[in-house]
Amino acid sequence: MTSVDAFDLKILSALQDDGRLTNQELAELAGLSASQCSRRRMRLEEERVIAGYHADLSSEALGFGVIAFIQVGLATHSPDNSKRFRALVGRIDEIQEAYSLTGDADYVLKAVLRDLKGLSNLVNDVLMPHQSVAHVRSSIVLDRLKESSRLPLKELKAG
Amino acid sequence: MTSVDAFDLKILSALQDDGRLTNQELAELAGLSASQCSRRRMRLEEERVIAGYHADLSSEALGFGVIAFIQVGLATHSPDNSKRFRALVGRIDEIQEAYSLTGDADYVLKAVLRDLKGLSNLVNDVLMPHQSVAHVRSSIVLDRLKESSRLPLKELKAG
DNA sequence: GTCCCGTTTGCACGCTCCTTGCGCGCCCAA
DNA sequence: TTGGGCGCGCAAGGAGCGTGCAAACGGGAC
Repeated sequence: MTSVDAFDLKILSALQDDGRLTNQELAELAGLSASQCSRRRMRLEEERVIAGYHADLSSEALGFGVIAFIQVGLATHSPDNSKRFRALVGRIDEIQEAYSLTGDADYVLKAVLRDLKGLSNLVNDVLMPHQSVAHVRSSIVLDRLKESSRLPLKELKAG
Repeated sequence: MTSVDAFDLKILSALQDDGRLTNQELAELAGLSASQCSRRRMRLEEERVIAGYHADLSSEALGFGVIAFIQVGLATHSPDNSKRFRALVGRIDEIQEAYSLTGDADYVLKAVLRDLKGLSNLVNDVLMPHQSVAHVRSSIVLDRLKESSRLPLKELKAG
């Protein structure tokens, strides 16, 4: 069973802020010994509470100037069509996130691109012509107020 | 100057897939020696091409069952009001991402919550009553096709 | 072609860090 | 009170890290 106590929460919280933390640094933050942190960390990885570790790269430094949200409506809602669309989305590296939502649009995609030409290419040459897709509407990100993937672990201590 | 060559790209690509890679593992993947990988990695961290390392936690395992996109319109577009709203967004841990977009809504937020009660609380008790906010429309994520924050580095090799 | 200089590389070494075995203390049930 | 199970810290062996150093590479100047 996956039970997570207060020590685990401290470890998880610290690691989602800095995934390269040493077990000894972790130990200080959590109030445990390094060896125990190592054991707990390994258990959390084993149980897939920690799904992985990733370097966070600077999109600016690497020349990705455009983030866009793309709302996509499918041509039909058949399982086959849906499957085709999912395969397409999975294949395109520029698409970081893809969700189906309640509300108007069938799907919302978040894409990262070098420039507007890249977005145009994605929308007009890849998404639009695909047989599964009926209509596409894209919005460009003007300003990024906040971007992370941290879970609000503080909520768990209380509840 | 921030120049990134093919070796750096291999290193960056490997590290955004697995941020815990050893310099020796990196060395094998990139075709370099471990010490050289260490040096390059340190340079990339120094130049903030690598912005950080983060553990990727399982929202399912930790009981976060609801992801929502929230479209927010501000009451006025004065600099003061915008500033207040940004401060609010920065303060709320449940909001992972926040952008201002072209198109209808002023802002789009992505929030992670334990359940619909959490969403209701965020929308009705936190966002709606805030003086900077005029109207709020939320969409709940039904299915997550894809979720990562990997940059499409492959594009850089060619261009 | 040749020389020179700056850059990048691989190797070696000292140091830190990781992980596993071990023994101890705590808690709960009998 | 006693016994078993669990979680802890400590210590040691082994792996990994980063710096110093010398060699190889590459590009200009002549």
